[in-house]
Amino acid sequence: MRMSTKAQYAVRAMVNLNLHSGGSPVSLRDISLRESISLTYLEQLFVKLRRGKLVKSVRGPGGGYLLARPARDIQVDEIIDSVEESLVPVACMDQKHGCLCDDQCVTHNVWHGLGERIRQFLSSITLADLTEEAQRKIKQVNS
Amino acid sequence: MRMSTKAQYAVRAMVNLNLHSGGSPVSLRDISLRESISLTYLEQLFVKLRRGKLVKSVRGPGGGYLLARPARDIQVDEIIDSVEESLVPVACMDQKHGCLCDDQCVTHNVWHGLGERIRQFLSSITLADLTEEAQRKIKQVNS
DNA sequence: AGCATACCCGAGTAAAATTGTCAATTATTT
DNA sequence: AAATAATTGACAATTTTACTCGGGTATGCT
Ligand code: FES
Ligand code: FES
Repeated sequence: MRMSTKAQYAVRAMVNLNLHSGGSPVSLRDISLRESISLTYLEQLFVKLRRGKLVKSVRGPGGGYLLARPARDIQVDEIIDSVEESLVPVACMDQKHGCLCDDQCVTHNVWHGLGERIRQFLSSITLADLTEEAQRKIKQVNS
Repeated sequence: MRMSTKAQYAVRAMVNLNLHSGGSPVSLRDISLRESISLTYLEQLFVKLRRGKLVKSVRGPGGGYLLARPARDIQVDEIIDSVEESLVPVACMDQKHGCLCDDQCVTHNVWHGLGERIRQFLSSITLADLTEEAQRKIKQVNS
């Protein structure tokens, strides 16, 4: 039951993006340096984040990425969904119609319920929440 | 964010064990046939379940495994713990003192909170709950 | 135009984790 | 003694993860 580092990186990168963007695009190079994530790996992640409509890209010099919507409207579960990490704990529930065995598997309800809790918790946290928390932590360190 | 099949098998096997034991030991061979899990793999799992004090073994002919305590006192999270699947979503929190970076990582609280929800949910379900559910499902099918 | 920046994209790859199997042994009952 | 069934450690196949590489394309600047 591990969250992949891909998902962890994606969340960190999004917080960092939001934290350092004053309305202008932030380049992956900057995020890469600040978060110590390889540039080429970040590129891979941001392609998916863009396809998930969480960020917009600006090409050319001075370009980079922008949030596609206000941070308050971006939930952590959406970030993880975008990088294609499933939040459902068992494979059989990944198909779009859910798993077929409602009344066969004894453990169906366990995994289904667990998946719902995970989704519920991660959707209750927004990128704005995390960014504010990060700002508070930075202040503490500097004081 | 997947529950390993090892953990899934362990839960299924425990339910099956409880379901078919009328106080007498159940052999892994029986469970293997009923649940279509390879015998040798089951052996591996039950060594861990025994070490986790969830089952007792009885050797020799007519032997097998018994629950070490009443099903009502065995929680799903204990089964998963026994087969050594971590319920904490990130590696840094696995050490016994938890992760060190309380006030460094921005995402610390996300993973910590998530881990707590998972634990909470899985500890709220007992083996007795699942066994009763299984019995209901069997009746439905037969009627 | 030419150059530098920075996103875009698919393929490939090495390491790690997962998911098992196999062979040999020990304990117990009949 | 013979059959049953747990016990153990080593080992092998497969899959997933966590990346890198090599080339593209769009844009702005001089
Ligand atoms: S097939 Fe999905 S829980 Fe049974
Ligand atoms: S080191 Fe564990 S969340 Fe930061």
